[in-house]
Amino acid sequence: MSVNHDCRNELKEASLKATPARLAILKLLESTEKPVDVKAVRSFIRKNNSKTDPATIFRILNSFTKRGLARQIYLNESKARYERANKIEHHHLICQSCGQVQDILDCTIFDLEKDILKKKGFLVKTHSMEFFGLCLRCQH
Amino acid sequence: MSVNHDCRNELKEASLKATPARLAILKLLESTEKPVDVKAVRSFIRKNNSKTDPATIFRILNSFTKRGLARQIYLNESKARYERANKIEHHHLICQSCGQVQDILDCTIFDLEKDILKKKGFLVKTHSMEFFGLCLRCQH
DNA sequence: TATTAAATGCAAGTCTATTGCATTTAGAAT
DNA sequence: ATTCTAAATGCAATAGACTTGCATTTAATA
Repeated sequence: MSVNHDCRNELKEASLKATPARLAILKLLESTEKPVDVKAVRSFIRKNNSKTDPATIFRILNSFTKRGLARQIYLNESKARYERANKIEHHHLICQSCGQVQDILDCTIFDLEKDILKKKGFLVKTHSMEFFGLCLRCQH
Repeated sequence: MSVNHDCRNELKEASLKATPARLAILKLLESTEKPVDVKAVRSFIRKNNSKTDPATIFRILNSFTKRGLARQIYLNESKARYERANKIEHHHLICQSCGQVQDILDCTIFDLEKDILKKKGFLVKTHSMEFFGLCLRCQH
């Protein structure tokens, strides 16, 4: 079954029509390793010889986020980034020198969340945790 | 020694002139429990019968951040918030219902940072970790 | 193929943040 | 106290991120 077909199914399940713009953005989110901002989406779409209005891109990314196809994340900057939501829960290592983003999969803070509930009575629904520093190459 | 005097000293140490706007903002950061955004700073200043240009507020907050008087933080939204930097390292519990922000002081993720260096070779300089959920009162 | 709710394009507008430049001011030097 | 000057501010213009209303187009169903 083709990737394209999978995407169509996924959109259908989310009650979203399979429009060219949505398929393209889904494909981008699928193929990229670094969470993308709207600017990156725009230039990707332009490269593929199609033109989609920025407002539409925002609307698509919002609907993806709402329907669980994408996750909206903030890497300590004044704009949102997006990544596919079909990846396992993870966090990011953001290199302050080259901007590269790696994922870390092993999240050990669930114990911490239980602890917070016990000590503070605060019920954690979700968390954000990002690490900023230098990747291996940029340390030299 | 008055708080005002302390603030003047601190500004002096940071090679920043003790202007009315700076003293006011420093006082606000000192007195508030929740990290403030620029809007909150503006309305605070207006309440105190003075008027400072938004551009100046941005410049002040940026200089405070650069000189270590304030910390810039992002609570998963498209704008910066600021808090005094003389508090101990801590993280936040943000209630998704009432918006209240609590601090958690015991940060147990330094071990995790060492682990990241060992496993990934990524040298962590700083991190962000925020928890979103429901505070005690909003759970009922 | 026709129908229609959903999606898009366009334009206008909001909010956050930045920058250049003329004017003002804090703080030091006199 | 007064003068001086670099630093700070106000103002206006601008950029970038994001939203919204409305007319038009289109995907998916009958």
